[in-house]
Amino acid sequence: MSAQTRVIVMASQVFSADPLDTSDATSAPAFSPLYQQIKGLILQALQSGEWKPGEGIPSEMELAARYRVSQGTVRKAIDELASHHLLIRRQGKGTFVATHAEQQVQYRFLKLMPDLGDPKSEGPAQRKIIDCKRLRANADIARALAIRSGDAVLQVRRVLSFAGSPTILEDLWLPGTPFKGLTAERLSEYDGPMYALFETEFGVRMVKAEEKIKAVMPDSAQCKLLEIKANTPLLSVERLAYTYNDTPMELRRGFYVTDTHHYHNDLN
Amino acid sequence: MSAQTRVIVMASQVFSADPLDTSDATSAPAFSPLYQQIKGLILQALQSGEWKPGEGIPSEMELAARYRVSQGTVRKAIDELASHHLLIRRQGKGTFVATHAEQQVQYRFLKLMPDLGDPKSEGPAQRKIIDCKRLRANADIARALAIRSGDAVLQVRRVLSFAGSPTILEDLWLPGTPFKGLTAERLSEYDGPMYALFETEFGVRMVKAEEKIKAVMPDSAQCKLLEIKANTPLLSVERLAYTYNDTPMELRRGFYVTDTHHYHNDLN
DNA sequence: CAGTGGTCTAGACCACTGG
DNA sequence: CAGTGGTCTAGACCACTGC
Repeated sequence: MSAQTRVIVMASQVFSADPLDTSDATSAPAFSPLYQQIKGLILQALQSGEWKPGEGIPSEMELAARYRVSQGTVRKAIDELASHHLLIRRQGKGTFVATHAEQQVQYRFLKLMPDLGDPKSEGPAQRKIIDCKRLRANADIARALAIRSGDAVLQVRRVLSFAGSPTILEDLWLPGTPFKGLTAERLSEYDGPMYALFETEFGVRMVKAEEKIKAVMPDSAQCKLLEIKANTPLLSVERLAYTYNDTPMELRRGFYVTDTHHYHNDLN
Repeated sequence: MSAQTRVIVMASQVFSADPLDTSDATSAPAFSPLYQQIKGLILQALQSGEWKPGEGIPSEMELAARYRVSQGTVRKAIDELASHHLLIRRQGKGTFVATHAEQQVQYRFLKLMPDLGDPKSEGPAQRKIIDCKRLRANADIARALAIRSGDAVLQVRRVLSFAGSPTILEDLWLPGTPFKGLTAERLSEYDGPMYALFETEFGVRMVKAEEKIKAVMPDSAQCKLLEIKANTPLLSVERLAYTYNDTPMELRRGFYVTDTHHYHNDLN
């Protein structure tokens, strides 16, 4: 009975046809465990918006029934998604789609901390939109965002202040199509993390990012906006943020004043 | 039968008495799952040197027998240790104690990458020991290393070069007792990652670290050693590295030249 | 081929949440 | 109290490694 069930289950693998098959054109059989396929199916549902950020997804038992696998297999799939912060498990309550509209998750992408005291004592950052305009992507931006040179992009410039001191100046570029309708007013009105706004207004959820950090000298415009002297070095932080499916959705270039703050990183 | 076994197993929890109980003086019952306790016992064995870096540990079945639990419980304990890079699983071969003497693990702690091309094309860094001396810990160093002010510490200064260009200048401080016998000669003779030498010569394995990053201007000594102009900003990287049990074992302050390199960070 | 880790299942029970 | 995720077990079978 056990063996028979196994065969049926293995055969049923075919129905899902490797939704996240990243294999290049090798001739390898590319064996994919069942839980990876379930993970792919859950990922599809997330992308399609079947379950929205902050909402709960069906219980493990329900998903097990839907996909015709055991609870343990669903559990392993969810475990991996939760470890990548795509889902959040809450014992006794259920499993929820992760969202940037939560205090705890703030400092996963903003890694600048005050040298003294904890981030919370400092209070939330004051955000000030300097500019928001539509333009055509140059070669660098197009390459980063995986679009074509000349395609429409939005450019936003803003300043973040902590305890009244301008600390971060950043420019960011967004592909025009998914963010159609984004304006300076819309951004200024919203009081909260920008990535939370992207979720609710545009259905774009950032799930991971890469940062490249350098030390640079400021130009005169940066000095003015950050209210610093010309000999104050800055941290240059270039970020490429991705949504589901490793699709780049934002290029961001930040300049951090680090006389009373530092970029914090855990090496695990 | 199943229920009876369960009771015995739950009772047997008592024997391990929470080896990694980090609870503060709350009166909470502090329930600890079996696999966490097994994890603690494996951790103890690693600390005690029962299994050394690079060596294999007993198979899951053997460990299950030793600790009187099921294979699944041992598996979950090992999974967590492997996810923290304390162990490495190799299908068909066994589970091994992680070590810094492996190429793949190099860039877990050294996150400076060339702007163009991959790190491998650049070849290994040239390491040059500038100084290695014994001195007494000042208040800052003592606090970081969790030792007493005035205790003996070793201070090492070195320069790392990539493709012939001096790129990293770093000072590091080590507690005197665990590193008794470390000399400039010993360091210079060794060709490989410093953390690998610490493992083989002193039995100290670094398992995690925190870094605080700022942009700073160089002083004249730094300019000379790094062969840069006085107006070249540097990345200041302060690292506190820990061995098992969250014991700090190294304080390091690095200065990175970032004109052709950048500090790379993945936000997941 | 035997031995290892990896996957999958089925079922029991525990801990936590909310009505 | 019912429903959820969390733990633990026992056993089967698969995939990989090396002799």
